Formats: sequence, C-alpha cells, structure tokens
Amino acid sequence: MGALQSGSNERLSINFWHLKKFNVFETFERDELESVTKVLHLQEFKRGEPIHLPDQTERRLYFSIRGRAKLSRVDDGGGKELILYIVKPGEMFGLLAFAREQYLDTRVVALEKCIVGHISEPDFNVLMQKNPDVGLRLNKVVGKRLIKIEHRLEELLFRDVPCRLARLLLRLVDEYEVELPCGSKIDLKLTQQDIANLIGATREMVSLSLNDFKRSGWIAMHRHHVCVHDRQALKKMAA
DNA sequence: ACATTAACGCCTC
DNA sequence: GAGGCGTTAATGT
Repeated sequence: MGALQSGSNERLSINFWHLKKFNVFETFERDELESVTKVLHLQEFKRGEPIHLPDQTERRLYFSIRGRAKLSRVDDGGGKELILYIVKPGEMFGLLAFAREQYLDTRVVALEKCIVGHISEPDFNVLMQKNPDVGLRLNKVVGKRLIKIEHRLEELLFRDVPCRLARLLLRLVDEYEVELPCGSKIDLKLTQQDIANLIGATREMVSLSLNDFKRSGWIAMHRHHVCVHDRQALKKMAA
C-alpha cells in the first residue's frame, strides 16, 4: 500500500491491486510495483474538470484509476469537439504524447469523479528500460484502441444520424448496462451535447432523434441518463 | 439529410 | 442573473 501526495493538498492512496488491473503491469512483482508507485502522481478530478488539455506541454502517461472520462479531439476554431474514446478505470491514455511533439488537439475531461495517476516521460522511460516487455504490451494496447476508433470513424461517414445514434446507444448499453425496473439503464452521465460529439452530429439533431426514439417507445430518458426498452427496434434502425 | 441560426423556457451554479 | 442545456421552428445547402 502506498500513499502519495496529490497536486492539491488531499492525500490519495492506491494499492498494488489497482496497478495490477493495467495489463502493462500484470507480470510485475511486488518490488517492481513499488517502484511504479514512487513515480506515479495521483490527482482527483470532479465531473467536468479537465484532466489533460490540448496545450499541455509536459509529456505524460496517464493511468485511469477510478471514474470515466471522455477523450476528445477539439477544433482549433469554434469549440467543436469529437469524442474519440471513453476512458475507463484500468485503462491508460496520453500514449500518443510520447510519439508526437505534444498530445496535439487532444483533451480529456472527467465525466464523473475521477482519480487519475500520471507518470512523466523520463520516469516512464526508466521503467521501460528495466522492463522491456512493457513496450510490447503498450504496443498491443495502442493497436487495439486504434482499431476501435477506426471502426467508429467508418460508421460516422456512411450512416445517417438516427442510425449512428442507435448504434451508439446499443454500444453504450452493452458496456454500461444496469438492470432497473424502468429498463436497461445506461449507467453513464451524458449530456445531449456529449452524445452529439460522440456521433458527429449537432445537439439539435440529437434532440430530434432522441425524441423520435422516445415517442416510439424504444427508449426513455431521465436527466442525463438513457434507458433502453426495445433493443430489437434499435438494432433494426442501426442496420 | 443535415447544418445553422435564432429564439425560448428550464435548471444549476 | 449568467451560462449550460433541451426544444422547436425557420431557413439554407
């Protein structure tokens, strides 16, 4: 068990069990994990707070310990954003910062209360030199992530908005489903703006399609949550 | 089909 | 009361 000082004044703690969840560390022994906690800086974020900003100059590798966050590419002009990925606990991000000059145009914002650790590039390089297989596993992680995002881009180009929305909802309900009396709740707080940014549509179009789905009895909505009632109908729309 | 714009009420801070 | 959010309608490509 290691306790570390966070960016602010609060003390956050993390144990080896948390680190073992990251597949880069799955073969690590106790002392190796100990050395990781020594260079891992923990920080807590509230919903809506930025974890990584586009103009951040320092290269870091981030480890999502708790809570989910949206990773998006932002337009330099107007404030448009396209959400590329939703980062979950046990996953890493910021990998591209090592390959590029900066983590260009990429922003990560907490969707709920998050605890995130980060390791500086020099510290991580030392870690990789001591454990060469970390690099191999990192490669695998990056590859898998890339393929997921490629598949989503395909959908964005060739499908219309209701179809994209249906696909998104099916994908989310698969990943975040919580069974409730009211139906299958998607256990993720998303605004309609977020949903729009996930499927490359406008907030207005999302509102219209969402209301269409609701009127048809396929879904129900409460505040920032969606409940799915008719998966089959959504699948038909997603075809 | 979809974006854009504008306008309005609602809710949260 | 300001700004974010959800909704609707008109208009443009």
